[in-house]
Amino acid sequence: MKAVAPERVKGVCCPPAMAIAVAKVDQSVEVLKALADPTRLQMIGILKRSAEPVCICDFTGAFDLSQPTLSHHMAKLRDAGLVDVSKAGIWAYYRLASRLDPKTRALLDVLV
Amino acid sequence: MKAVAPERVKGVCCPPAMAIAVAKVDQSVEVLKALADPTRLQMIGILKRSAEPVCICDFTGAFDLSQPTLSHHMAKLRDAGLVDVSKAGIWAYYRLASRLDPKTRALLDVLV
DNA sequence: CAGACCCATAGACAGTTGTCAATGGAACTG
DNA sequence: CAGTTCCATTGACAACTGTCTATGGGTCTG
Repeated sequence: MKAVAPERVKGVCCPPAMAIAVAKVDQSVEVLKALADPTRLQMIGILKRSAEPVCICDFTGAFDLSQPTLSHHMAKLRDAGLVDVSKAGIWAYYRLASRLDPKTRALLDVLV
Repeated sequence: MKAVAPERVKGVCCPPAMAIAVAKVDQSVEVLKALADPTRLQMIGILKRSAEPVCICDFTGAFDLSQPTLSHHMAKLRDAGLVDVSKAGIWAYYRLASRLDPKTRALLDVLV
């Protein structure tokens, strides 16, 4: 297998076509950025494995981070459409979004 | 389906167990951070679809970014182990890493 | 109602990131 | 050898991010 492309001439570049539509890239990047943080990825892992929705106070017990920080991370996951929230009394329960884009679900299946 | 976890008592939280090993999370996050940028994701898409390795000068033609910026992005992909590089004359040819972790490959199959 | 509890938001701040211009090294060419 | 071309690195700078403290709103309980 040759490693070098054929026929290349100095000063003449061969711009490759964009492989993915810009809108699709932006959508993927939004999800990727939401997941590209240890705390948030761990949160998603917990939610994916939990049969019951999990409240913020539980995460407060699990992570060595302040409650506002965890709330902030969860908001990012919410903004990315990865989790759903339901309030019950003084508690806010989070769970993996039920209507998740198939590709996003496949992503999570690979990751966590 | 009930939305609320049972038996919750005020002032008593139920810290969930970490779902993923810390080392595994960190490794995944490294790859996710490398992919969580429109330029880099597009680059990976181009490389994944290209039968021949692609040189930096080609990306310079495809993106509206300076050559050092593209070189910088490619370095991030390289540091994350996503691409291999081979020099040929004055050109640097990049291609998707040949020995890619199965989970990483699955990730790319979903994404691009 | 008054207090306790949970959660979200706002403000502040350090650290990281994406970008560019400038520079330098390596390789080809005349 | 001198010039040209491609690429990586450096330094600088604005923008974004992760974290905390402080605060306020909502809900339950005595």
